[in-house]
Amino acid sequence: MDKGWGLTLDTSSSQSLSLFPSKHPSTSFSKLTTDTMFPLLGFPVNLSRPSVKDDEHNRKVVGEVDFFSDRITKPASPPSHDQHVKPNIVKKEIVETPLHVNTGLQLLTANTGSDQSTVDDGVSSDAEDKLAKTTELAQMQVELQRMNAENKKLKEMLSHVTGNYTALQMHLMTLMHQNQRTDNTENEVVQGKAGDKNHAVGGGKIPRQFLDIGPSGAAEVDDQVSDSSSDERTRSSTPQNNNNEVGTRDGAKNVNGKRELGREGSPDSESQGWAPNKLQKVSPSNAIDQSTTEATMRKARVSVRARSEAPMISDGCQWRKYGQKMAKGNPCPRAYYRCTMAVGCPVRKQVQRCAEDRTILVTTYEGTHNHPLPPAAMAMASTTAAAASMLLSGSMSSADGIMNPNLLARAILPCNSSMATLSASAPFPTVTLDLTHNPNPLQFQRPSTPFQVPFLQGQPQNFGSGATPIAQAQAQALYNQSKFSGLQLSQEVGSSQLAAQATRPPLQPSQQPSSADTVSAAAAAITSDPNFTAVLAAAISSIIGGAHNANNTTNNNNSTSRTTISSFSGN
DNA sequence: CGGTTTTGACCTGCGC
DNA sequence: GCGCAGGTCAAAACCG
Repeated sequence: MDKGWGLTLDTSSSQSLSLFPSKHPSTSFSKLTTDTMFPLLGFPVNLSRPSVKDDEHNRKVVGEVDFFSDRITKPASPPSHDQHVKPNIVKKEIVETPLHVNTGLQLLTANTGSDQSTVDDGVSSDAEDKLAKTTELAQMQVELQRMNAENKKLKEMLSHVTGNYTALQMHLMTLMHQNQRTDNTENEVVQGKAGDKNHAVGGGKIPRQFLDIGPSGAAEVDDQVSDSSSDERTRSSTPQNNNNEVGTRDGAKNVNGKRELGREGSPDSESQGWAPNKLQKVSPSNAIDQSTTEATMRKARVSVRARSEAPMISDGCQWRKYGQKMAKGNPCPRAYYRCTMAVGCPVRKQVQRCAEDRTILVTTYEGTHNHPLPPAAMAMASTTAAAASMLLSGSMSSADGIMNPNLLARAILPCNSSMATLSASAPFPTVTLDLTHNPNPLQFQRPSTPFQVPFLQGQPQNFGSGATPIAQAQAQALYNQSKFSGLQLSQEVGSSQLAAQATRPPLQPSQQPSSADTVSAAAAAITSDPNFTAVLAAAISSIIGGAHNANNTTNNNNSTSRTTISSFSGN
């Protein structure tokens, strides 16, 4: 179960809908857009048609055909050509061969779909029939034009949002570099272990790191990281490279024997997410910021307590067990897992049963995925990333490093503040999401399953570094509430609240809005647009096979979200 | 045969 | 410095 990619759209169609293509989706929109926007809708969607190469043409195809192909192809295409007419050229046929339809095609066309009777009963004259057909054609053309305009508008919206996101990301990068310089100078002033610790916990870069490596965040940046680590992935199979690197990089590393050689020999082990922490320690020449940032990011943990009889909760990701240890004070061993959905994914998790209650499974997540996630996995990843991000951003911004646990808890799980707790005494900053309590019945309407998580489907991965923890938490809580309501409370709170979210005032006048906030607000605005959701639902329906009614927009949304969650809940 | 799990050994950090 | 606990590695075993 946990190894599947979990296509969770609730459809009986055998047609494969590529929600998350594993390899290089030739998406018509930018990867950034699809990865960042559609998860915010609650269901990641890929609207690409891989067979179409031309990007510009692809946009038209996706926008114009997939949405409305049902209306167009049936009356316009001759039955004898239906099997040969690709949807890509439907528009062209309609525009170019209007007469083609009028030249007696109705004689051959079975009366499919059109409400207007076209069967020649011998009474109606040809002129009337032609007139009716012409009228129908004109209506269709008008409708087509309207759809084209709408699609164009949608494309503009998408490109605009993408542009905004990219611009904000660039701005964020600039600010990051500026801050890194500042932190470097601070590190030079504040030396020693304590200083490093404070920096690691309270450094200003931590949440931004989460933004960069978030599954739906800066994909390009992360792709670079992944690509840079691709060479390293073959480290075990290319020992000569290791030796060379060891010899050239740092000969002193050899003093610790073969294990050191194995670990340190990789040329860019830092880029491999699960590089051991000690690596950063033994690489003093590297940028301190990067190492401390990565180490701290890894140290931020989100612990999920859930009742489960299974040895491991199903969170949609692929995990490989790499170790097991008997932890002190717990007769149950602790298992260590590493995400194997992508080479170099830094995410690890520890699974251990609670000593007091063996039915409670404690899963501790660490790190952020650096690869696209299936819908089911995205739910958990978003939740954990958001929790960790909140934790880090809070600890960063607070002067004494101590947050208000209730505030954070409310931010992470606004439905039930007692479900999320902070562990300030833990060696790593840890958020514990306790899902063993009886949840709010309004929040959990699904039948009880061994494992239930109110996941924050595709929520922003962080809330930036500028806002105060309180403001962030409040914003997060508001956002979460809207998302929760939208996803699990049917439609009691819908687009209006999302729109309110999108138009909410700045957190603080002096603060610069973070990119994540902006993107989430923009996404909320888009998703609150009924036209957008309608068209999107129509597109999905069209891709699936046109079985669903395009008017059933909200139902589609909800069912998708729910099936995503339920697939995740299913153990 | 390739991927995964098991398991003993090793490394590191921390407290004393 | 020593011991302990947590974390990781990697060879061997296991599995499909």
